[in-house]
Amino acid sequence: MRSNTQLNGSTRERILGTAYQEFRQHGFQGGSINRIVASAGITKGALFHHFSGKNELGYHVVDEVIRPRVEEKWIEPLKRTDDPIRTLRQILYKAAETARVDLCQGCPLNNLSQEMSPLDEGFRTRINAIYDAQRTAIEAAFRRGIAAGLVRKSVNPERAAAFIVAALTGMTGTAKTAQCRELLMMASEGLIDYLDSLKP
Amino acid sequence: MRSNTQLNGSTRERILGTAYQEFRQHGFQGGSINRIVASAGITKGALFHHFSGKNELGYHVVDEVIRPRVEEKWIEPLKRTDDPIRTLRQILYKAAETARVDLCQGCPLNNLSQEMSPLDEGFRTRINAIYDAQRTAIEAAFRRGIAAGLVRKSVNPERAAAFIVAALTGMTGTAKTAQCRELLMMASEGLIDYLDSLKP
DNA sequence: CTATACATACCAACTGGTCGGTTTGCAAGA
DNA sequence: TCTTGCAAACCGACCAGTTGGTATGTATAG
Repeated sequence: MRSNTQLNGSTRERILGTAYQEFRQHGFQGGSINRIVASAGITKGALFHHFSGKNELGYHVVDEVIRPRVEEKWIEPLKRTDDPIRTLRQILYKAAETARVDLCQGCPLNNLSQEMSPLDEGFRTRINAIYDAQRTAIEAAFRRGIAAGLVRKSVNPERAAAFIVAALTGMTGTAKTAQCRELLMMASEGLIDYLDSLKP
Repeated sequence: MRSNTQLNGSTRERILGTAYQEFRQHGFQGGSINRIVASAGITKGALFHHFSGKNELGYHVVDEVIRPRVEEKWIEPLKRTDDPIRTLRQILYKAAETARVDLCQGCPLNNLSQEMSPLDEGFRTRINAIYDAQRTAIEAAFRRGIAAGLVRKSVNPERAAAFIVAALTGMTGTAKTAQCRELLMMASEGLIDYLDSLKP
């Protein structure tokens, strides 16, 4: 009976998915290995067979669960556009739609980032690599935007990218604390104002 | 010999200060009551005499330690200015100077906010009250700035305040994860660009 | 037969919190 | 001034429960 082992995805993947949700809900330190194995319907033997410890499990959640999601939503759309302002606008609108769930628990990457970056270098480098990829994608898009005449020449792409990534994480963070969708919309409009100020 | 009881401040104050540093280093969930009493040089009896539990202790750290610091640094200077753009610039410069310590561990308020807001309503409301005060102060300053002709009339003060607070928290957060002072400076310049775009 | 993939029972360490008792500060009464 | 009384402040041993982690056993696939 290898039933659910192969039916609901491999055990490893189920562990990763359950751990992702556990850490999302309780944070990494507050997250419990015991709860993970319980709600995944497996045992500690299985978990520690696939992952050497809690930290290692967390690292793989970042690399294999969180990173792909962030890349799909926030990075990929920017890689081929020549109009970063328009594309960022679109991403913002799409994010605002799905914000009902995220509003309560915030961006999983940002949560882990704030909690674990100062405590564990393994987390910090992995998380920062994702933010770095995002910044690089935005910066490159702005360079293309300038070349295409869709962004003012005087704009500093690196500076804009650093500011935009910071603003995005801050927006989800403050909205989570306020638990107020309107605040998220308000800040989004502020970001859009900024983006528009970069037009030629 | 009531020595250090009165010499180094009251026991209650020492607990608050030590707890503040403990939660700052390890987060609230990761913070340990045992470590707090040990490094404060007191006992559990004393701690639980002054505070009814860990949560209650955390609440008082927010209200009595964190809040005054935030108000002094980030809110008070805005309350009397007619030129919010200039004042925010000054605050940014001053914050950038002291960023050496904060760069590693980030803004204590933001840390607690991201960790505890989704988990505990008591934390969430207290923390959000501080951010709300900051937003209100910025908004009011922008209104006065508009009246004084130092800010464009077309600027929406509420929107700008929401965006600026979000950007500020995001900047310290991303800088903490990157552990990179230059990134903080870069994002700060981005914010200053935005602020300048609000001038008449 | 061997290696992988689990399951089970168990561990020391630590968690937040409690509780009976002791010390200390201070005010009132003689 | 000395004594008595009392409450707040504080101590530290102890608690049940949980933590991440391990050692051993077993089933199964190749």
